[in-house]
Amino acid sequence: MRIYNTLTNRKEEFIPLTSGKVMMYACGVTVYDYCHIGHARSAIVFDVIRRYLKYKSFDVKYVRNFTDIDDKIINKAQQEGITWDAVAKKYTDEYYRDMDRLGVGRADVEPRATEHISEMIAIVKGLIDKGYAYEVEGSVYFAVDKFSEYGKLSKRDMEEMIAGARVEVDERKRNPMDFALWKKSKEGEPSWESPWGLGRPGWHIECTAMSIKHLSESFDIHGGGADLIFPHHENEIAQSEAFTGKPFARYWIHNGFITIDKEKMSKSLDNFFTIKEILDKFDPEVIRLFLLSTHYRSPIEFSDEQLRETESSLDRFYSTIIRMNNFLEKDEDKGSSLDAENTFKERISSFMEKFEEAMDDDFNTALALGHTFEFIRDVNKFLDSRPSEQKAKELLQKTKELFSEAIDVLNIFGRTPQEWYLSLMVTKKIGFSEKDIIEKIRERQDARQNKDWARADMIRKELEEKGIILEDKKDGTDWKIKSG
RNA sequence: GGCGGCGUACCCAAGUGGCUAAGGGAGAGGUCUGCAAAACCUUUAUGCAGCGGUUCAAAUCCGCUCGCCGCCUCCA
Repeated sequence: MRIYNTLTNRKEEFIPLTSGKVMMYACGVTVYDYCHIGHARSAIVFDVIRRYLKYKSFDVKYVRNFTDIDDKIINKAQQEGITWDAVAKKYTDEYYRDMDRLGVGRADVEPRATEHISEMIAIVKGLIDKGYAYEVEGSVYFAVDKFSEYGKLSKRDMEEMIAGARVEVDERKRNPMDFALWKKSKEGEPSWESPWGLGRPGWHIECTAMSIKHLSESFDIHGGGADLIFPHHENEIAQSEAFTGKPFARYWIHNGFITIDKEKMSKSLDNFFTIKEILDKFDPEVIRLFLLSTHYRSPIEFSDEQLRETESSLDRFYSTIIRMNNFLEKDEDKGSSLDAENTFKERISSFMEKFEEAMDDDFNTALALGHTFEFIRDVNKFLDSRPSEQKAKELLQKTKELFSEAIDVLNIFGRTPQEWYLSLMVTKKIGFSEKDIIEKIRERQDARQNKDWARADMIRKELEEKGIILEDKKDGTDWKIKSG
């Protein structure tokens, strides 16, 4: 298995510290507002990485944090007139609501910054003792020039950074690039006791404290959005390695951004969409498939049109599942098709091989999905060949097993077609209930029996205008929701 | 200014030295169907931003040019 490592800027063979075990940490969110689709991407990417590592039989320990104390949270509390911890609670709940719907699993440990104040203080103290940090008026800063490898992750040179720095220079810092480990709190702000007086932790120190506590001083994978490379992850490395004297994370994985009109989605540009807004219009599985249809490091241009296309392709999957189920449940015509059977057998045996090969190459979900859809066509082709019953049912059963393996990894394609269409009924705000549709189908069936084609077509058209598609089969009429 | 990335068909997108350049969406034609839909088949890049170069061989490596974007400030 190969993983692209931001630290070395190339794909590397993945070898965990302890054979068979993987310790991974991903930066979660600061809980001060609703999550947007960019947060969804990051969460889904690492969810899939975690699932795939498990699929590969690694014993995975996955840690993802919540930043629950920070300037933005304090500001939000003032705006909303509630306490800072009420803000954190509210948006943590919202985070779970969104992520649950998107099929993002819980991490094994989900630590919060405020639950690790004492660990952070201990590290800050240690850094002062070792000469890497200094106190000024109740705040503590990390001295970047004491850490000779500073800049190794973001490939930055200290002098250049200072020259190009747009950051306001804080006179109390010895070096403009120094960053806060501990911040003295102002009157009325949340604060904790520390050797330097009342204050609160700087942003970066929490990840150092929590990854060391819940994983180890050295661990395998650390990830997050590409915008965390600098300064967040660079600072984490500096303070962690200075503190422990050991290498921090070995593989750094960063996901690309979501763009709108080619520009990075961001709060300041006000060009972001919350997960909630999108879920109002699209099925969560569509969003997940859409985000995994592009390699995790590439940017993704977000648009409704793209989501509609994804919806159509997901519908292709479920339409095929319906065909398979129909075949498995009913007695279809038999035919002789040894060639088709043998060809399909070959496809079955090579599918997971290709799928794994794609995922092994830096988690190439886009390619893995390509193979999946190729396989879907093979399934349809096989069904078109009117295969002989008993053998075919065995093969289709095997196919379903393969799909469920892919499902375990991507957490897509896992529902029944019925669930899929019922969900589409809701997101597309179809005015008809399933019962209404079945009633209409029955009406139309009568008309068809009487060869009253005009009436049958009229009913079909009426439903189509509502977004409901009818498909006449030999032994009945199926309905589905129009996708795209 | 420094560092980095990207440019593949009508749209999205995989492919980073060697089989006919995956896959999805959309369009066109066909098979099937009472008619449809779905499915399948055929079709839409002799070419991968442009120009040079390296090589027996390049979308893939190198150079230049053009265009777009990101990071350097909180940010997934």
